[in-house]
Amino acid sequence: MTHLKTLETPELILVKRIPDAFKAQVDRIAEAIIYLYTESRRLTKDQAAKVGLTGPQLSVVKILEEIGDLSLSDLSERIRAQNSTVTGIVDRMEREGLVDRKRSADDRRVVHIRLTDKGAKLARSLSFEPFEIFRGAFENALSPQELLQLLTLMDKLATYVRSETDGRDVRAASGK
Amino acid sequence: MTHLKTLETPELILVKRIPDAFKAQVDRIAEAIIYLYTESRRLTKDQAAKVGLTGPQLSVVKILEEIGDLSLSDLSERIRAQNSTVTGIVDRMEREGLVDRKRSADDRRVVHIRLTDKGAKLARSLSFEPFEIFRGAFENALSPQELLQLLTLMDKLATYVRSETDGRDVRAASGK
DNA sequence: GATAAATGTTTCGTGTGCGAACTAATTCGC
DNA sequence: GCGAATTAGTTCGCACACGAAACATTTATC
Repeated sequence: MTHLKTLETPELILVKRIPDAFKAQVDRIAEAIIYLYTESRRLTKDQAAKVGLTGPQLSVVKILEEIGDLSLSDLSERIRAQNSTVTGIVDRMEREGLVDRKRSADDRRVVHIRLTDKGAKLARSLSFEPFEIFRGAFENALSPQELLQLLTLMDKLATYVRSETDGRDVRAASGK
Repeated sequence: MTHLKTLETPELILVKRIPDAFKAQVDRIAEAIIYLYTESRRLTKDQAAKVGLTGPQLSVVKILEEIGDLSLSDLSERIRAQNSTVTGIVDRMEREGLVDRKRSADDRRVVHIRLTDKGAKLARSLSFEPFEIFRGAFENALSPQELLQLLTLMDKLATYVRSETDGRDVRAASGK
């Protein structure tokens, strides 16, 4: 139980109080975001380690199982990483015999990544879902109304940030 | 968006409707968290690059400026990384002449990391604050009431997750 | 006070993660 | 058509990031 650092006494709200309280609130929210992110990553990694995979590799296995074969670029977009990063991940998975590469016939630049039998078998044995880790927390910590509130607020935030950074962002240019 | 794997039996449909909506909401929130996190990281990195630093190095400089000398372990805790990671970061910063190491006199196991003159000068030239990046978004996208709402909800979430993972987590044992 | 347990740091091996430069294949401009 | 710009993927160099093991120094235990 993190004791709420009761955000400051009314009588002091004169000049600097509002900005200060604002700053403290933002910091706390930012910390929470970072905490939730890193914790979910850690848990994913633990799950993956149980079957001899890394976190990103587990994501790749599940995505390929759910969607089917994907080009490397599409895969990169899915796991929000650069092509050069995914090349390495796929290299190591190929070495382990979990996936293989097949050059596309229509466009000989693209490479399709697909699960091998071994990879597919592994995928079926996994109950993992990307955000499953959050689900318990959301379900137990928040009421349905609160969940909806949170969704609305996060959406506003994300939309705002996206609108601010769009245009100067290389990847976002594609429009997704 | 995320397509639903329908393998439900007819009689379960009634009960499953609500969970499906729930799942979709959770996924959206999780995506927003991930998006905000990665975007803030990217912006931090850009800021840091302007003065020839990496993201983590910028954090170290600002922390040392604000708090003063720190042991490597304390520094690790501050930036939420393992000691072995921070050893590398400090190595590279030492090579650049931004910090140096000094063995403690009381406990010769510990190493104090401190800014050199060069590092301190750099620190003073930086207006950066860790969560500054979020501040504009929070200020412009949300009303004060919404901000407070969001803080409350995120606190609940973080507290819940923390209580769940505490005990089985090595690092968290210290209790912050 | 010698041995054992704990603590702080480093070393090592592996796996991301990114941007820049490169190659090969495709499309655009004219 | 044909050269120029684009696009898909890889390679390279660097900087995290983590866990396990090694190492040094305290502290605890007897």
